[in-house]
Amino acid sequence: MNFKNHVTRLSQYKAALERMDNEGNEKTHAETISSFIGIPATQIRKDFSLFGIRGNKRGGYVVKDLLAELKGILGIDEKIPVVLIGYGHLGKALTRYPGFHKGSIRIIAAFDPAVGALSNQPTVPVFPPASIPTFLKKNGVKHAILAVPDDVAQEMFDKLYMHGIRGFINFSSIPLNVPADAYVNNVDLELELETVVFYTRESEKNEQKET
Amino acid sequence: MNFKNHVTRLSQYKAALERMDNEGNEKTHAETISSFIGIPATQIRKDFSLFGIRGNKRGGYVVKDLLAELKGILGIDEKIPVVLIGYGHLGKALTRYPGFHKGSIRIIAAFDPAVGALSNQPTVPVFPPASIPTFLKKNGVKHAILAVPDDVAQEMFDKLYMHGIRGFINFSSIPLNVPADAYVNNVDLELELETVVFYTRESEKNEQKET
DNA sequence: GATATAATGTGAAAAACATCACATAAATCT
DNA sequence: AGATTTATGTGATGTTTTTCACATTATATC
Repeated sequence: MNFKNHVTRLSQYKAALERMDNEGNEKTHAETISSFIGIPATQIRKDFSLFGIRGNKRGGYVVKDLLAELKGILGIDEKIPVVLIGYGHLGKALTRYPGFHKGSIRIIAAFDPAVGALSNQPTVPVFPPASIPTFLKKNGVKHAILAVPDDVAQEMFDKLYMHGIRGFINFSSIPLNVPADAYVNNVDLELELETVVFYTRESEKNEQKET
Repeated sequence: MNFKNHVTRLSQYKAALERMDNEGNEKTHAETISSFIGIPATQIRKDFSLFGIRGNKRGGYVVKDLLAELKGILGIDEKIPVVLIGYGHLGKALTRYPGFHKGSIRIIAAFDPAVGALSNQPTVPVFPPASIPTFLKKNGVKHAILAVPDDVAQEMFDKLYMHGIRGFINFSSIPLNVPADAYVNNVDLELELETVVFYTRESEKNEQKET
């Protein structure tokens, strides 16, 4: 059991619950969550059961309580401070990503060699890579987003690992060499697009069959 | 059987094979691929078996042939033309994404209301959203990347769907209302980061236990 | 206060997925 | 040419994940 699927779903539940909360709903049900995100209600209850989340028979779940429990399980009771390595276009886009602003993650600083050359006012403080070690120590950061060019990705990873970072999102398109006690989530956009192509192809074929 | 895992793995195989090809290797083996991407060799052979890919007993696989077969199965024999909707920071970052340049996807145009205001020379032609319909018709595009602000994401999706696009990558942080015959791959960065946080937390706990 | 209803929670069954074990065939060696 | 080695290909097996079926209980209704 590696919980990968579970965690993904819990995160989806959390997102749905946040929407419900914003819309002013006080209570919800497995069926309601299901209709939001398309995961079967029975699956939702199984997940809740596994993580010890309990609702009220007939009453369903109290939105705020459930949300708090989900956040607790996911480890995001408080906002998680994250550093961004690389402040190019991707980095800038990430600091503006609305999902982060409303959500549980906060990019507290970015690091980029081109500090001086930043044209517009940056959305987060940007420092030179040299100041990474002291910054990390001072702020107790545990997570980093790697948004650097491929050729420096490994080097930057190693540096961050050496200074205690263990959780990573990696946007570079080369695979990293990762010690066992670190966790790297690779966001591989080409792979994502390829699955889209595959499925679109498949449904085309089906349509042709039906005709 | 929805092939989701299979497609993901095939795409990983393809990426590994491309690296091998670039490094000038002519032949490879299930074990070699395995050591590249950490998927068990037996799993690789099972996948190949399922999709009718055959190697040579004792000889392994011919890199170029295998690569061609994988691309065929994934539907990326030729470069897939894709349009990019939204040419903000994220959009710009995507046009520069090295994975696309070397890979099977090609962003052939971007669409953004702020066409005139583009400062630096863009990496792809950028047109106003109004020209989407004619452009799509003229170029036979089937796939789009949605990199627009949340509040226009659904509207843009609908427009693209109406003009025949069926495969999407969606970067906006709101869930889209999607007809059954379209396929949307949501790239939810907050979710990705939350899984990282979860696993980093977990391994922290384990370390504490061991102490 | 008894009955009906609408939800949860979970053991059991089914389905999907991954691994194993080994038969098979091609290449190499003697 | 025959024996040996090395890697594939796949049926059988084991494991994980999802779905089902239904017992349970809180709320609402009469």
